[in-house]
Parts: sequence; C-alpha cells; structure tokens
Amino acid sequence: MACSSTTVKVPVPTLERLANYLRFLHNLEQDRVETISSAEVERQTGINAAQFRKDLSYFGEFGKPGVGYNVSELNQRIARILQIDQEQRVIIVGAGNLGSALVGYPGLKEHKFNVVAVFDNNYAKIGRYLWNLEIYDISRLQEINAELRARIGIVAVPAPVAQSVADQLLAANICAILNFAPTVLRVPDGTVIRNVSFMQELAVLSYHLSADHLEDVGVSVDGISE
Amino acid sequence: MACSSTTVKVPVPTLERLANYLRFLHNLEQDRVETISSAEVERQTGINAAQFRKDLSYFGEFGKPGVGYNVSELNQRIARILQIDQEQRVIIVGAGNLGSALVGYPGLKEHKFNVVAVFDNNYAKIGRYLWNLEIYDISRLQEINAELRARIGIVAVPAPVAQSVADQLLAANICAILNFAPTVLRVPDGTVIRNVSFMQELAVLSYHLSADHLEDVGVSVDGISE
DNA sequence: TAGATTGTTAATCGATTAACAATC
DNA sequence: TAGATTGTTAATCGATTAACAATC
Repeated sequence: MACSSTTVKVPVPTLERLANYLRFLHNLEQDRVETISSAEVERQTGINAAQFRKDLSYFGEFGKPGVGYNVSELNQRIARILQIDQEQRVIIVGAGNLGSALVGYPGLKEHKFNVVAVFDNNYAKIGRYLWNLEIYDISRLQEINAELRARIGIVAVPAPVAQSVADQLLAANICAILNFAPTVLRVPDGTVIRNVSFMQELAVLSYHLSADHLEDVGVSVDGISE
Repeated sequence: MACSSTTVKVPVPTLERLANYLRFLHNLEQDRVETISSAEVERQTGINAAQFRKDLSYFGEFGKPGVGYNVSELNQRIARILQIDQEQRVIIVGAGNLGSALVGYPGLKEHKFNVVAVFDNNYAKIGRYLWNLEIYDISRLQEINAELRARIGIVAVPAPVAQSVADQLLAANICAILNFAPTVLRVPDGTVIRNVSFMQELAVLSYHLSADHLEDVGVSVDGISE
C-alpha cells in the first residue's frame, strides 16, 4: 500500500485547534508578548484553559508551572508538530475559479505550503498559465509527481470527476487530500481526507435562520421559557 | 437585539450530515431510486444506520417501518428543514480571488443561494462588475441591504479587516456569517458563524504526513500490533 | 517561602451506536 | 401472518472541563 496508516491517538478537534493556537501565538509575537498563561489564552480567545493545556499535553510539556508558556517557543513547537515548519509541496487539480483562487491565495506561501503544479483535463487550459504555474494535463499527474514528490493534493474539480481525480492522486503517491468537490470520496485506509463543503456550511447557517426552532431567550410573558 | 437566539437542541454534527444526506438523496433520485432503508444508506455512504435514523428523528417521522424512506419525499423535507427549499439571499464582502470564485460558483444557485450583492473597500474595484454583479462600496452595506434584505453574509476579506466587516454585516441586519478570513470573529449571542479555514485543513493533513505518529498497521513481526 | 500556573486525573457532558419494541 | 425496518431508549464511546497535586 502506498500510504501507511496512522495509530490515531490525538483527537482531530485537538489538531484543528492547534492550527488556531498558531494563529493566535503569531499575533502575540507581533505584539511582542513573550509569555502567556493558559488562563490568559482563555480570556483572549474563549478557548477553555484546561482544553488548551490538554491539547498540548498530547505532544509533551510546553510550559513552566507558575510562569506560563514562552510564546515564540510554543509557536515553533506547534509548527513543528503540524509539520508546517518545513515546506510542504501541494498539487492542485482543477484550474477553474476555485483552483485559481487557491493558487493565488497568499496565505499558502506564508505557511510554507508550496503549490508546485496545477492539473486540468480541459485542453483549452492545458499549457496555459495560472499565475506563474503551467497547467498540466491531468493524465501526466503520475509522471510529473514522480519528480515533484508533493504529498498533499487539492481536489478542485466538479463532483462527477472528483472520485476519478482522487484515484489518480493516490496512484501518484499522494496520501493526503483536501477535497472541495461536493461528494464523498472513497479512498483506502491510510489516506487522509479533509472535506470543505461551502454548501454544507451555508446549509447550517440557513437552518439557523429558520423561525421554527428560534425563541427569544429573554422574558417569557406568562409561560415557561426553556 | 437584531438577531434572536436559538434554543439549541439539534446537534451541529446532525445538521452537517443533513446536508450530506441531501446530496446523496439527490443522486438516488437521479438514479430513479424510489425507496431506501437506513441499512442501505449505511452500505452506500458508510454512515451508521442508527445515526441516520437518529438524525432524522430530531425533526419528526420520515419513514415507514418495514419499508424504508421515500427518496423524493425525504429529499424535500430535509431541504425544507435546512431552509434551502426557498431562495436565500446572500451578500459577499470581498471582491478578491476568493470572492470572485464564490460568486461564480454554480453550486450556489443550484441550491437556491442567491448572491445579491458584492462589496469591497477598494476604490479601484467599486463600480466594476464581478460576473454580473456590480461591486459596491462597503460603506453602503447597511443602506443597500435595507433594500435587499439578505440574511447571510460571506466574509472573504483579509484577516485584519474581517472583524470590522463582521461588525458592519451585523449592523446591516445579517445574522449568519460564513467566515473565510483566518481570524476568530467576536459576535454577539444569536449570531451564527461558520468558519472555513484552508490553512487549518491543510495543517491537519500535514500533521498526518508526519512519520512520528505513523505506524504500519499490517503484520507485526513478533509484537502486538494494536 | 507564598503565589501562580502547569500537566494530569477524575467528573461531566454530549454524541454515536447497539438493541429492541412498535408497526408497516 | 412473517419479515423487514422504523423510531427511540439504553449503553458506549470520546471529548470537554473541573479539580488538584506537582513545581517553578
């Protein structure tokens, strides 16, 4: 099998928060804050202090009792845990609007995610450039990634072709996929997938606009407001 | 207060799955499948059958014991629960690459999310068109939404201005925000926020590529492989 | 030392899943 | 009726949070 499996022990929500901590710590560093306690993290971000400490505890000891955490040290160690202290090469499949927006997204480079190639199956696009990257024929994915050795692939294609694209990514030795297509990708164990679904997000928002399940939490005239 | 509070009873993960069920049911409908059982849903999507039934149970009764669920009826009822059976007007703030990709995203219209206005603070962009929508001055947000009455706002601006944009959205009577900026928005109770963070997703993928916590799950030579 | 704050254990909370009586 | 499958209750699982001994 191309991708090894993980012995899951760190909860996924913890990993998600780690990325947030990094953002927060980065801001603190810019403000020249040298030390921070978990209580102060809670005050400033709303994240429970115990959770902050627990999240970190999966990876070792980071603070000094009675003192707190050294901001820049913590920053570096979390970046290291998430492997974003070193360049991560990324491939994007789909040179449409979304693919284009992603390639042009400045945040990627800032966090050492380096988009090294873009692929598409549209002959009108192949050979043209997206920003400074040539758009390659998707059929050359395996060949080209044998060189580039990217390990993360982004699927930014329409749903009907997403599964086929995922299969090709796996064949090209990609073990981690960020999927923007509105479809469930079937992949072998050991492949990590994260899905981003705009429609799902909007649907959740939309639900909360419904009047049915809304109630004023304030004064209830003569009934019991639960 | 502009936005009323919710009496939370439906778990958020349930709402998220509801959007997925919709996608799945849509596919079934296209394949002319009329009835489906929760066991078959599990077989085809991997979602636990009991969970499927439990998710639905928050909203009433949808199936017939011994028979299953009527695909198109279930489809309609879930769409109704999520309020995406009717037009939802959406405002986008930020006419950059991401805003542009979102306005041009065909899935939005398909699901009755109608982008009715785009705003930006860049004078070079104001007055120009993004697809078929004029880009308005962000300072006119309140005035213009008094007309348009959109209730969902999408924040597609850089992090440093995201909070200010969110505040302006709230002032313009928007109670639900989809935030693409890599920052935590502080909003009053009753406002619903969903965050989409590409960096967070990539960081979680990146973590899983690390060798430290990876192990082969295959044959273990003489130890116990758990 | 006294005060502060950590890392971790134990308690709580909530979500997932198994089991089953009700019912088509 | 017998078989199938629902909706729901109870059991399990896992994540969040409170509490506290250890320690700077």
